[in-house]
Amino acid sequence: MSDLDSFDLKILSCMQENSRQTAEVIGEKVGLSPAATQRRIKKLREDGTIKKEVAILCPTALGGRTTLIVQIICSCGGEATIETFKQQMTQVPEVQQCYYVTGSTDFILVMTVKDMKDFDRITRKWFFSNPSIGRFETIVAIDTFKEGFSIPLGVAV
Amino acid sequence: MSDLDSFDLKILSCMQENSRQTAEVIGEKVGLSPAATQRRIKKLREDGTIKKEVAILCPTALGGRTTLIVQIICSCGGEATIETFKQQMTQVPEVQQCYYVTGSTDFILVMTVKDMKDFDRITRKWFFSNPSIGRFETIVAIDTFKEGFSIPLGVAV
DNA sequence: ATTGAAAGATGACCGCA
DNA sequence: TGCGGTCATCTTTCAAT
Repeated sequence: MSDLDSFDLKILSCMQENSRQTAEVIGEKVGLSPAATQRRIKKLREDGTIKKEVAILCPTALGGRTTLIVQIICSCGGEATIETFKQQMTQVPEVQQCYYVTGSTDFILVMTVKDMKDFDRITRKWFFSNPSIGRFETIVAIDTFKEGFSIPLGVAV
Repeated sequence: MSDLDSFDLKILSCMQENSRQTAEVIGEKVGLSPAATQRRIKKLREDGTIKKEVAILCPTALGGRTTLIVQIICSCGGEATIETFKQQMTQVPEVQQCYYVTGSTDFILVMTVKDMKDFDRITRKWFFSNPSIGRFETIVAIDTFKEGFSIPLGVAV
């Protein structure tokens, strides 16, 4: 992958904020012509620096969601167990994020469910019937703010 | 906000996956003409169902990041303390997500830092000098997969 | 960096339930 | 009247110079 100059970083910063801005608008902000901006964006997309562009939906518009943080302790810590578990979590749409972590627990999940009944269904299907899971603890998010994945780039735009 | 029919849900599902698809492509998938699809997307953007569209960057392309999960226990649990803390966290770009939670801790943060030196700097600035923070525990993510915020919509496209 | 061609989005209008 | 379809126009993108 390419090394990024300050123009690239500024473009990425803009795109992280709002990917619907035209090359012309971004170019204006970063001090580049529309065509040059476009070329750079194209390259950043092609080399994978920009992984993808997605729509962020409003949870309340979709009937509201509950966010849960689940800490999981595996019953046995073999390589295979971990890989299997990772692979399984990839299939569960309610699992937003999955971290394999240091400390007294093995995995931390961030989940979003319609309601606790929904959560119950998922735990039965994926956790209770799963021999690699020893125990899990669920924390309910009362309020969630700052939902995002913007990587701090340290440039002003 | 509007109530969403199955066309809308399918469109949203497509947009969550990849917001760069043209109305023509999405229309084909959901069974609508390009213009009708376009009209619906426009409406979903205007009424806030689609909050925004953003670029997801590749962490490794940006020199690699370390993800941390930080559990925070406030020293005193007043309303003002919580609001102040929320407001402060909003200002820290390295704080990706911030959850106010049930259980033995008050907040759980998901952070992304360049390295532990970077984390040290942030803790000094925002945590140690913060009277409302009693104690905090840091968990390091060895591996992070399934980074995302896609809301499960329960429709096939 | 400019320009011209192709692609996509937007808006007007028609028709159907 | 509301919503989808078609067509014409304008904007944006993309490639070649």
